[in-house]
Amino acid sequence: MDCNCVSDLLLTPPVPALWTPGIAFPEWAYKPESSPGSRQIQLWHFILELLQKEEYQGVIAWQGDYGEFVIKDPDEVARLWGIRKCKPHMNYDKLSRALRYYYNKRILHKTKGKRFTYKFNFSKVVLVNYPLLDMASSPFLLAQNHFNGGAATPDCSPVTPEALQTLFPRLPDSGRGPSLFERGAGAPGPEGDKLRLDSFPFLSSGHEYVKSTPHPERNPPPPFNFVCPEVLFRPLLLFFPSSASHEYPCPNPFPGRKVLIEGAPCYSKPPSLLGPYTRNPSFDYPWGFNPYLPGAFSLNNCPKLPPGSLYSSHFYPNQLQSSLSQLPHPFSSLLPPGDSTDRAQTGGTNTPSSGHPPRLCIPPYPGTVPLGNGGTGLGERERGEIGVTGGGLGLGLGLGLGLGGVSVGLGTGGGRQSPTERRKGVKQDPESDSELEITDLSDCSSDNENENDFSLRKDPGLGARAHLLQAKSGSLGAVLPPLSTLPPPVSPHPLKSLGPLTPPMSRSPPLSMAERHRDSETLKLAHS
DNA sequence: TCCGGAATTG
DNA sequence: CAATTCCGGA
Repeated sequence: MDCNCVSDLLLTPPVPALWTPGIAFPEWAYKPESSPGSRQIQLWHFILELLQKEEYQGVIAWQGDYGEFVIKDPDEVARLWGIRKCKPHMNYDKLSRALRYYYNKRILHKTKGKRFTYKFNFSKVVLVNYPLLDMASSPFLLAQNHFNGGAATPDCSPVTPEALQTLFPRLPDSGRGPSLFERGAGAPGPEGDKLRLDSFPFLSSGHEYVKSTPHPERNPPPPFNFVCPEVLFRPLLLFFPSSASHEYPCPNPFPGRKVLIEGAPCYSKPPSLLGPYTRNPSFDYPWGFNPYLPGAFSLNNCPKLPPGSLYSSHFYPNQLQSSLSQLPHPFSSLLPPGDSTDRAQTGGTNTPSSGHPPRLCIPPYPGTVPLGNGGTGLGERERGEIGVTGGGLGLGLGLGLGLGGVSVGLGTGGGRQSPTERRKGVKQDPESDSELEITDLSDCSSDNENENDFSLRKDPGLGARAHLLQAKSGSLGAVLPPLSTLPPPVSPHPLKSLGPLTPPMSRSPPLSMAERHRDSETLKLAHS
């Protein structure tokens, strides 16, 4: 067997280092072999990687319901997987066995009745894998949650749209675009304010998102539930650049090509903080790059998925700062000078002007991009980005921190044909047994304990969170729909209003979960 | 085609 | 621990 152990996958462009995260990550974060846990690419990572690459559209592709994908060519997928894992005898039977193990972990589930069709539980994946900010004790966000029946848990109080607006001042509640909130016609009340779930699809279940968005008037998103703010913040880690190219289990098969720089991570994409706004070509992006300009992104700009992205909290001694350190130039430069300079230099060709915001490929928005439409209309390539930045310190909310960012790209991957197209005829039917849910792993909700088994064990009490944050796991791309409904930015420097940031986080001892919990509790009390 | 148990692997 | 391998059963 010619197991050179490398598929062509992910070896695509010999991308230059555009950005490095600086000190925000521990060494192992860039070295999959040294990451905690399995330290090797996980199958679902791999699946997502394939899904993200248009050249594999004929092998595996998003199709059907939100998060649903079809393995069009099981043998080829198995072959690629076998190559990646140096398992020359891999076949679909074995691969599917591995996929079946994901059922229990709720990473995947099978779409019954559809051959080779599975569905990601993105909510789970995203939330579990992006515990960037520990704000469990400062609950105020809402989202639907199938598992608590809409009831606020004792630890999680409801929040008003105004509160959220405070946290995300750049999300206008009025102006050119629809508000982040849709205020019901009736009097304010439980049903009066609804977050636009299409603005935060990761907060909603894929199932309902899909069903509600295409025809909101007929299928309005369900009313809110309560979700701890960390849910909203966690996706910040979606910015994380990929180190997928580090993941080759075998020696660099590309002599002369830089594949892995140990200790000096080489990322193909900078993290992104795109505004949650409509495309506005005239908008003057301070770093000289307008992500909304046509051609700003190529498909290759789609960042690979970060492999083990479950970075434990101690990587972020200072959450705000850590968040900023993930951001592209204009934002990261808000960091104290030492910080940003260090970071700027580790990356080599790290020039702000050349740094393209990363893109996160996500499943196509079914209502918009039917697969295999042959490139008609939207099918060709309709991309969208959503970004959410939040400034302010959540003053009225008792929040211990106040920066959140979300950036997501939508990659639909049009109708390109795949390397192989041996097996065809996967039917598409509207049936879906989606069980996607908002899973809040924080203390915020105590109802989801048995839903937290993302191959993790939840210990009772605060230990559970620490456990989660320590756990190793994978990550995945964002799951966001086109964000064409958000209004343009108000200011190119939304974060400038932030006061001086805390000193370099570098070696400051991180707060423990419990400590932060206490702090937040204290703040809450102080503000209540 | 899909499922999940069981043993094994690295 | 996350598969891999094998397999009997639905």
